[in-house]
Amino acid sequence: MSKEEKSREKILMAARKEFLEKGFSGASLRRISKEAGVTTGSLYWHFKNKEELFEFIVGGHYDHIIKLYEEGVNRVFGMTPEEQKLFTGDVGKACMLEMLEYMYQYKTEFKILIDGAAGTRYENMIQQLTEAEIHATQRFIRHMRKLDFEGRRIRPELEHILVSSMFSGMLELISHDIPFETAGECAIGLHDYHNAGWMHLLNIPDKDIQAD
Amino acid sequence: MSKEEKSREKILMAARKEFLEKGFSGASLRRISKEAGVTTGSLYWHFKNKEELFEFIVGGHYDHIIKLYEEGVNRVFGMTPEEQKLFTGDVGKACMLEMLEYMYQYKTEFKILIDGAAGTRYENMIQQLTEAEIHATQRFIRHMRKLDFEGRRIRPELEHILVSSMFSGMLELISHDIPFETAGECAIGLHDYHNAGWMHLLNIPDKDIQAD
Amino acid sequence: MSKEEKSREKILMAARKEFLEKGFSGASLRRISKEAGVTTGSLYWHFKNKEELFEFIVGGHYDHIIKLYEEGVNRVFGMTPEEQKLFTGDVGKACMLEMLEYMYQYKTEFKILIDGAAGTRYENMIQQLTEAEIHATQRFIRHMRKLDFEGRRIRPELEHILVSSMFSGMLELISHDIPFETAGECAIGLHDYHNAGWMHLLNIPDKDIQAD
Amino acid sequence: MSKEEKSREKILMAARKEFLEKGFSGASLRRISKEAGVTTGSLYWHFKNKEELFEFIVGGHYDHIIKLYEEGVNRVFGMTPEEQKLFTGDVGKACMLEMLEYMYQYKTEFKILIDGAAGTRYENMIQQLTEAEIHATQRFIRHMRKLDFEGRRIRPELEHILVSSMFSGMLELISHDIPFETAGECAIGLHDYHNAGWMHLLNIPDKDIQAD
DNA sequence: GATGAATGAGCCTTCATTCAT
DNA sequence: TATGAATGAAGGCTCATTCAT
Repeated sequence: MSKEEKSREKILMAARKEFLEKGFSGASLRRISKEAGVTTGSLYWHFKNKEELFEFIVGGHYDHIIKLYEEGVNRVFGMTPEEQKLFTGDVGKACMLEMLEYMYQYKTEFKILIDGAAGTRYENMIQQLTEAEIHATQRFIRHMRKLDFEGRRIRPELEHILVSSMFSGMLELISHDIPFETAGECAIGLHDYHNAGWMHLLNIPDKDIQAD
Repeated sequence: MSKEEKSREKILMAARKEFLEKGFSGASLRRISKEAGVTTGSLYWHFKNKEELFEFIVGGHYDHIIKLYEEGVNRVFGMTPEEQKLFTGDVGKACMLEMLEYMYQYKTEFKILIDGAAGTRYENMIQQLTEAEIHATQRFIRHMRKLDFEGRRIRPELEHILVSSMFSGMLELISHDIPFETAGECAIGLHDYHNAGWMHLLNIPDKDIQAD
Repeated sequence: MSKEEKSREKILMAARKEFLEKGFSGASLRRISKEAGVTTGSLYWHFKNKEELFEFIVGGHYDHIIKLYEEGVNRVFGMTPEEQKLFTGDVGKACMLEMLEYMYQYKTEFKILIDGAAGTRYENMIQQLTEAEIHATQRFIRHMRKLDFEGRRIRPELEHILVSSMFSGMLELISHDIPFETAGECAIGLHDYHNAGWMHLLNIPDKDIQAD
Repeated sequence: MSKEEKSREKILMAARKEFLEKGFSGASLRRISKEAGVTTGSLYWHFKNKEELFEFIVGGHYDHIIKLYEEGVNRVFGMTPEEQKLFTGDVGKACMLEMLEYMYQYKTEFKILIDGAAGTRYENMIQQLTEAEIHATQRFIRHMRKLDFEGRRIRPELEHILVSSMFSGMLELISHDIPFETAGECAIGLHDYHNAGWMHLLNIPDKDIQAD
């Protein structure tokens, strides 16, 4: 590793720690430099400013988690109606677990995204995921209607809070330091729970869709 | 209104606005003073410091919402088993709506509590409510077991995230500026949804407990 | 005691405490008012400003201690040469003890004068006493010379520091909270000690002047 | 001199002036910066805070003067009884003069220490020196007793004020701007004077120990 | 006689950022 | 590539003092 890369890495290490502890706006570039054993000038050579440093640390993971989710959605919609009927639940669970696994791999970064991103354009990860889910859910609902499960109409606002509350729950696993194995089980429980909620709200009998 | 009260009111108005926009730690007492048309010295006459100003604005409402919730819980546990069987759901809904109504009455304050309380002792309103709910839920679960609904065991971690995700959903109504009437309906939907989730997780047949 | 006098007294009580603890410049009129249970406005009605409050507390005692000293000096110079020969030492001791007694009677005030008067025109009590003593001492020296005790010449600067160091010692009794009885004995010791110092410096045999 | 060193030096110059005029707690970092032609930010680059700036200016000299004194004491106690009898006085004088010389070399700093250190941990230089001297004096007294000069017992409180009054006198030379040469002579006089005081108090005949 | 709200300058300190070297 | 000194605005907060009531 070149000397330059070493500096960069030390800065990133220190920055992760600082952002984790103080959040974006509470973080001090001076402290980060000091902790990294580097001058502020050096920090500014590697990163244009505080925001860019923050983005460098969490931006990619933010994008990736969104992508992971969207891939999951697409997997469902790439299936035949028959397959959907049978496997939607499983795919959803699988997708959730993939996301969870990824987040646990970059735990620090996601903790920062969850609790320390106020004041940045990443502060609404949950909303972003929620909006993506809304689209998918609406497609699913339309789909169910076609299959003659005439569920109740759901207010978009309600839909929004339900979905986002699901993601809230999921992210809480990380911000509360639940160990990964436990988290997996919890995620499955969370999924079932919300699934049941949906089925109830849409007036779809339990057994038809989700038998576990 | 006396001149003093006018000053105080102008400060509070400006402070609410500032805390709403920038959160506790991002708020500037200088900006608040200026916006209120008052000197910083005057601000410090009315409030001991930044924290006290913040607490004055949100503290009472924080306490009240916790109290409202606990009263709701007690109402349920004051009932006979028969009544509980029939009315738990209704009481829960009623309690939720009371809380919602109160929050809408002090919308700005609760928006501040939800999004701007980082760095204060109010930053964990959801956790506080969650922990209170956990107690109640556990009592309820024990109760159901006695009635021979041998539900599945639930991990405490899962329980925690489920409950807190419910409150998250509820608070989102406020932070997203959903109009009050819509919010009421959404809250009922949210309640049903989560109720269904619980019933499913505890393996209790839908109809037995919650028929709506 | 009228209501006005009561207020005044409470203010003075609180001010004494504050000046004692923080000195003149560190003292806060706000704190004094609060401690006195009075408004700042009231304080300013009774005393023109911080300085005047300070002066009211210590000014009279400052003047009195100077006066006490000067009276002691005059007592010596009112005596005949014969008497002076015999009683100068005794008078000096008596004067010192009178001063000490007075200071102990107004211990708080003198502690303030000793340690908390920086920034006021009382900050140089020691210098003031010293200058008064210098005059007297010089008269005494001139006198001794007339009586054929041809002592060494003493630099005025030396004289100054010797005298002021004596007063320093004396005041230390108060600022160190030595109990009054002990302080009296110490003061006598201090007097003898400095007397011996002078005799030595002026080359006057011990026995002639001071036999104890 | 580099540009940095120049800034630092200008800050120190201005700070010395400010501390001298207003003392530690009355000094303003803003004024120091302005006087130095530097921004407050720059001042904080060079010194962590007000206290550290103060310590940088006086701390080393404070330590040095204490050390000088202790070396003087040790020189005496390294001698044989015979030597002590003959040279204690000379060593004491020499030590005093060394201290004086050092203080005059850093006159500003010692003036600050003497009159402007209230509120810092240097505010009790005299007490520190006094306590060190007390130990030495007590050793000396024990020593004299062994040699059958059964002096009077002296109260510890008296001892304390006598010693500290001596140091007071010495420091006054500096705070009163006595020129160095004059100060040297005064210091010798001060030494003799206090020596005579001790001899008298301990009832030791003048000639035996100190013949000058 | 007393209230107490208001003033406005001042305090020490921290910040993200720049730039000559 | 990196240094590190410098910037200048802004932060929360305290102060002695005034004045309408």
